[in-house]
Amino acid sequence: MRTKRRLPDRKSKVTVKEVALRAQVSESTVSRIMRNKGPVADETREKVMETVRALGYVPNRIAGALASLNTHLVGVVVPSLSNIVFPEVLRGIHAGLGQADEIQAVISVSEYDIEAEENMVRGLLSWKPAAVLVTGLEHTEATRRMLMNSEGRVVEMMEIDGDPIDVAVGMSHRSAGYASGRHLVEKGYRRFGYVGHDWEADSRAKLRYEGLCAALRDAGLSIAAQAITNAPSSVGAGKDMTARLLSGDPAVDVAVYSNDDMAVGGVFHCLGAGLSMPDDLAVFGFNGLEIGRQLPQPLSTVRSNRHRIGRVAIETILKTPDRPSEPTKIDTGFEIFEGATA
Amino acid sequence: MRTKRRLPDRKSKVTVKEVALRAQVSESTVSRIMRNKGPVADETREKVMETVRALGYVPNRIAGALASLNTHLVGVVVPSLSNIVFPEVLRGIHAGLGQADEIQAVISVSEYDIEAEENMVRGLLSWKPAAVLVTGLEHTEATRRMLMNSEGRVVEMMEIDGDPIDVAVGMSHRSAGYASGRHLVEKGYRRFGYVGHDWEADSRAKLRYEGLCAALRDAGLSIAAQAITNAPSSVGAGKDMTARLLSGDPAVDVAVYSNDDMAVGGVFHCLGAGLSMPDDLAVFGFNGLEIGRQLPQPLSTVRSNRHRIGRVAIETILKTPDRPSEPTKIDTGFEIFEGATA
DNA sequence: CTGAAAGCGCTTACAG
DNA sequence: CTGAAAGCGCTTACAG
Repeated sequence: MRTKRRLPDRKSKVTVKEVALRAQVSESTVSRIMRNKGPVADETREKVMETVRALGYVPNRIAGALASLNTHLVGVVVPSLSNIVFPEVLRGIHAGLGQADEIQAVISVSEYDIEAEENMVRGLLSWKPAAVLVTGLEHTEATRRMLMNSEGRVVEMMEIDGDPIDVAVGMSHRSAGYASGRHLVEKGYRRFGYVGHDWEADSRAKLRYEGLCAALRDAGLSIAAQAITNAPSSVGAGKDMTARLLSGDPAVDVAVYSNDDMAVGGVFHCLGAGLSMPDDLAVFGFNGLEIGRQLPQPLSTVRSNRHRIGRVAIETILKTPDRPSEPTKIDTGFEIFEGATA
Repeated sequence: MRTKRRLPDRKSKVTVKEVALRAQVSESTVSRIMRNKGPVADETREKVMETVRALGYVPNRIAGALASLNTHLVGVVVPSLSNIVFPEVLRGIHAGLGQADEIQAVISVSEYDIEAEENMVRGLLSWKPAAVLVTGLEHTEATRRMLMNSEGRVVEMMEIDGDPIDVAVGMSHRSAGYASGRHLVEKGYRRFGYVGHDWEADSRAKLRYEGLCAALRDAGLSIAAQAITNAPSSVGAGKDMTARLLSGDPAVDVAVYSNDDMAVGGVFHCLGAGLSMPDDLAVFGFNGLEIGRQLPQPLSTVRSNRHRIGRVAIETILKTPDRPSEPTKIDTGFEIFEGATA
């Protein structure tokens, strides 16, 4: 029988204590040096850093966070990673973190389920993050309460159509919908179709739809036909729903889509069915994704600033770590992209 | 002058101590109840849970992790979030975490920079994660050393063409490249073009290229023309590079792309230029993205299993929390998808 | 079934 | 410029 052999290259856990012992200084001194804080003699620093390297010492942030009551952690909840929009927001967050490379993001994905979000927020808060960034303004009552009562800052990303807990960073989806409608009316379209996805889950898509309807109403028009799936948005769903829309009411001259994924599906349907855009059917999306720009005819759409939303969200909480007394909204705007499909 | 007023709805920090005091039990008992561990009288549990609810107590995991020396954290480093492949891996990771909802993933994005990866791994390790999942087998010397010496498990995701530190979960990109080449040769293609992106950063694309070349060589063929950008892969880059490839050597009858994003760009070029696929130009990608399947003609490609890679990576470390003495490789496979463009 | 005590690995005043 | 001591909020044996 052999005893369990220690692998020669697996170092045993090294702590401040060992470093202090080896370098003949106190633990406080090692701590000061590791955090680059407080006065230290150059000679001492040299000596300590040498043993730090020799021992391969990596400070335990768990202990550091507990002692300093500062985690350098931000919690993030996004509804999806399948929809490229949210990875783009995350990229913005990473960009905003920039040189603040001490800060780590802990990411959870709720799959558009606000009950799941509640559990995730609870889990994140137990790490006592400096801030938590959630998506949208719609949460369970319990989530809202936890976030209201939490110590750090709370950013609600993407939309500013309602009342934020602390700060909301995003755009007005209702206005974007309205602007889309007006733009298309001005271009002369009269018979509007709408192709949508599950807005039980994606309430922002619904806001855009409502804005669109309002614009049409103000122009004395309305949606002539619509095809709405209760699946999440995807290129495939957009393709299928476009086929359904056109089979029902071929007299539609423009189809407005709940987002670009759906609209790209519409474009693929047209390409496959030999319909020319915008003459046989005009196609109009939302988001301004790269894929839309690269289509043989660039997709007409509204540009939202996902990257900017993430970046501004982080910058805001980095700039003002304490929650202000009044909730605020930061509008990252949107912009009609003319394109060639409408 | 007014003193800073305490917001009425911001609860002050509540700890086990307060709960124990209020519920007239010891801190250990509260701890046992919160962790559902050890024997507790039903009555006691009731009493304690009541005050937990009344006080809105959320255990501090930082303290819990330090005391138990168990973080329930996994660190993840992916090279990119722009490339939809990696969000898909992350989704697989979340899926694999499944009911293990105590575990949180801390995600970092290296932007294909192995020096940046080194800093991220160092940062992640300071949280003493139960495991770290990195992308690929290529790292700096220091990264390898840190990961070798770390306590928890280490998964290298995506590829299995080299030697892993602990466990590699992925597929052989060289084999995939080879299989693609053979498949296309068998279909009768002879004049091969290659359209690629920056493989300094994306070494797996290079492996596939090498596999492709090997297959052609074995068939007495070779790449007749190629267009390689040093930008990251994107639909736009694929479109531009296809134009360049064809302007240089229009006699190419099939274009093999470094991945589906690039290939979709190729398809868009063909659609715009009035080239019919596969007769004027056959197009072949890699990954099997949803967008490719939805094109008017489904993209011919190789399906990799990104979601599965993430899921298996997590499942592996959940199943075997201790590092085995020998490194292992888990092959998640790939599959030629016939499609209609080649 | 429950509690008192020690300890996880740091940081933070405080004293010198 | 440096060190000794207390403490961050939990968990973990151990004793009863």
